Amino acid sequence: MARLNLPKKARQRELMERLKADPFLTDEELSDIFHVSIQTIRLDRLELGIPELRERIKNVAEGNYEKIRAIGGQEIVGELIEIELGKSGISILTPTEDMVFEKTKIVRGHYIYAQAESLAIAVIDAKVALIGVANIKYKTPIYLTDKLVAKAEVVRQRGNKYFVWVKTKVNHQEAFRGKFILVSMDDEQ
Amino acid sequence: MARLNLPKKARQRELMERLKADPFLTDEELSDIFHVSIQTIRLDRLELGIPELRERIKNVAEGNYEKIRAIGGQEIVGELIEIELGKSGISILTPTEDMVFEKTKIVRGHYIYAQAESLAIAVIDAKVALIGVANIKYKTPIYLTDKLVAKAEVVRQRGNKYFVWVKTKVNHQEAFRGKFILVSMDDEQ
DNA sequence: CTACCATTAGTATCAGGTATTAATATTAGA
DNA sequence: TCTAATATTAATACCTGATACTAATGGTAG
Repeated sequence: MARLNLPKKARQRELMERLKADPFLTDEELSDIFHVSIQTIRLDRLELGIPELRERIKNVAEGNYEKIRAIGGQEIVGELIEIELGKSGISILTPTEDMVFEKTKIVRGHYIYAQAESLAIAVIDAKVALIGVANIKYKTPIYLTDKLVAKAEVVRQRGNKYFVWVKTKVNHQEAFRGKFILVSMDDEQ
Repeated sequence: MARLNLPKKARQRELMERLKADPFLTDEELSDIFHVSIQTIRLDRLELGIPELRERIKNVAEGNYEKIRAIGGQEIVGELIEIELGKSGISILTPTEDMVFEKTKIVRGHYIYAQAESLAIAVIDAKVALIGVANIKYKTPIYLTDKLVAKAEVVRQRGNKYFVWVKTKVNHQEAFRGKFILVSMDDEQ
């Protein structure tokens, strides 16, 4: 791991990458890695406009706080604005930067899917539900600036099986539709 | 916002909730909220076993770091372990706590879907691809302890349309299959 | 009236910095 | 070769948001 004699420019490039990969590195650790003094690391950070450790951590924490809400541990992706248990429901999802492909700004499919799936689950009046089969069609691309309005409707129920249709509209145009078969798990298993 | 005279127990309950809702509150801000000294807040935190601000922020940051990697801005969900561009690919996903339903420990559908979708996209030898239609079957529930092995195969190509089958196995048993139609966006649009 | 607890005050110490000034290397150019 | 510019290191004062500890005060219940 000998990393002596790196010229300034190369060191700064490396520094950027290291911190991108691991924002939790202190100046001291960095000075060890590059075999320069802490002061040099701080000059480098100053020149590159990289904030101090605590700021970096805070940024990661704050930045991720929202995202996690969107698709993480939450049971619902999108905002549930209307629900009639066992019958229907509506949810709205406003895409954020991290949901789209960088180059095209098209919303990645699994966010659209996640909104629909979680709405389908929310609509079912049962403690736990699970997707059996989903039949999906994406009709048009959805962009960062669009707003996804998903409507779910329970079309049939047979025993612990529920058939739910979810249609997602963008600008009043249908952009996605999916048929979900949900299985209530209250009794079995 | 007068909040004087709260007895100790009530204050500590409130304190817990406040910090749960907003882990970014300093002791000073809390001492303002409850109209007690900073020392009292610190005694409370000590008794309740709540770590200091910086630790809390770090926890939020670290906790979410992994999750974001899993389904956030990354282009690939799961670990790509083999790929033959334009033909086939294999990816492995090890579920984490935040991917499952709390009560049943069953992996939420959209993670399974996301792994399959992103693998399908990765396999296509084109700069940008987009899902047209996905036909999906979930065969058995997948649990937190399972490991998802997804295999993608390009079965047909017609113009800028690619037909990709993705089969996900758990313990050598097929648990999910999906048919994706991808559209290369290099020329059109 | 006293024993106990909740609360507050004060001080020393810490990590991981900022900001500034100054002293040395090192290297490139004339 | 000497000089000027650039890079690096050192030293110091200060900041925030704490920990850890000791000690003083205030109320209240028995």
